[in-house]
Amino acid sequence: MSDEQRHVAVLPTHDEVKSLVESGTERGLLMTLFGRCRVEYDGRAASTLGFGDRLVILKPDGTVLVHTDEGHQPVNWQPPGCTHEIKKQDGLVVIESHRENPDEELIVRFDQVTHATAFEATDTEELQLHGTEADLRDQILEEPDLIEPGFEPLSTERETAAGAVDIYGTDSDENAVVVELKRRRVGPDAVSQLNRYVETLERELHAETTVRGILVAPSVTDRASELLAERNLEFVSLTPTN
Amino acid sequence: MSDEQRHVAVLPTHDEVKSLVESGTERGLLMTLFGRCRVEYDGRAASTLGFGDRLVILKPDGTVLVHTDEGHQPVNWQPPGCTHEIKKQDGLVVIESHRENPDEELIVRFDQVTHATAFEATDTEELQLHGTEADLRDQILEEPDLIEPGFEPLSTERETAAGAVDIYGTDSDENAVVVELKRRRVGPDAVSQLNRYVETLERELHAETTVRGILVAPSVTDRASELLAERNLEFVSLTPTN
DNA sequence: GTCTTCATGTCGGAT
DNA sequence: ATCCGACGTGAAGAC
Repeated sequence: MSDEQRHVAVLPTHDEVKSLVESGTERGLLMTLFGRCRVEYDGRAASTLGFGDRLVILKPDGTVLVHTDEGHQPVNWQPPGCTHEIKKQDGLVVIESHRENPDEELIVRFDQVTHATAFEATDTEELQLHGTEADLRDQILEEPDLIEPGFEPLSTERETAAGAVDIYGTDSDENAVVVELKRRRVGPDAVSQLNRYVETLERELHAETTVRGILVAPSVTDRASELLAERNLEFVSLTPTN
Repeated sequence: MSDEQRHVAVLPTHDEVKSLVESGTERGLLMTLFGRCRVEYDGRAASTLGFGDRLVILKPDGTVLVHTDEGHQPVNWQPPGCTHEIKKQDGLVVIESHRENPDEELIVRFDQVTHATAFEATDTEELQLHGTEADLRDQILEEPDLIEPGFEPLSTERETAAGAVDIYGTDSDENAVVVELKRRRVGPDAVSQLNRYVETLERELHAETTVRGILVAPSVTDRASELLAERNLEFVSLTPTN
């Protein structure tokens, strides 16, 4: 068996799995285990999952992911920073992953491991993402008239007692303007959020100025639209560019 | 090479990867590819990621996950229901995954595949999860006095123009009571949500009854607490049991 | 550490 | 299909 192949084990014995995971953990490798297992979780919530074929991923940062054959989300997991140990118990290969704060434990028990791999992953690149709320904000700062002619941004992340306002500025009549940004179609929650900021600022500015609230998003749902009208808030349609 | 090993390829050629993925896709297998790749995504947002070692998972339901050596979250992904094709292009192995509605595309280009696997995953078990909001609701329905002596639940998921109320009931003075449940410590958003329900119900009941709003959660943040006071809403501390 | 909000959130249920 | 809210949400940034 060559050096390369040593990191891939097909139908390994329990002992071989154990030694592969122990050595891989020590060397900071990215590992996968595929086989028949059951899973228990106890922490903020608690769960059990009976025997079935799943893919378990162990990352060098302590992340554990248990994936079934379906879905984007892992059926069970443990976040980065966890510590795990592997042992043989009652004829099963058992991986116990522990986390503190909150105290959480994930236990995966294999009765059969179909294959196991361990590889060093070198990844220095950062993801470049476009079309986020930050991009939408930058578009507006670049061309404030997108909100309305005469709009002047004064600050971003302006602090209020209710939290930070996305963009704070003034309109051509010197009214205060609170702009809440959403990168996609919004529901009532975003309107409530904007409303909290507007109400709070009205109080903080001692009612000497009118405070307008403008929701900026690609679109709004019907409920959100009604709520905007009720609260005397405005809507401007803008979509972040990719 | 045995039948079992046929699903695991170490340092496969591009052609071997292509044929493994094509055959695995056709047969509904769960596949993993580990190697050096770059990734592009375009859809609701857009992203690029330069070359690095990553683990790519292809599920029979169309899910694609690209995992780096760090983090719970995939760095790029495609949800269930996507279709993918694999091809050779400019000396690279390229996987293109496409989704409609919204139109989204994920392209993974490998210049080197370190290993590739394809396995049939049989999983009939459902996850049993405890300690959810539904469990908290059941606790209260079982013992309504947990809210307060005399509380009587009348319905769950009661519809209002603002959405469904978690638990709707009456107190010992025949006031209407809206209960909003959260399984964990809550911030201002949950208070706003409860407030929307209470305001809407006050209007729908024609002001002939007082509507009390009670937030039930393990705890609340300071901001949320202030907002509760402002809105004349109440708080009851309860934690869902595992 | 806690708090707050964003996210290509994902997921499920109801309409 | 869209809407709406829960999620063991996770992740990032501010304090």
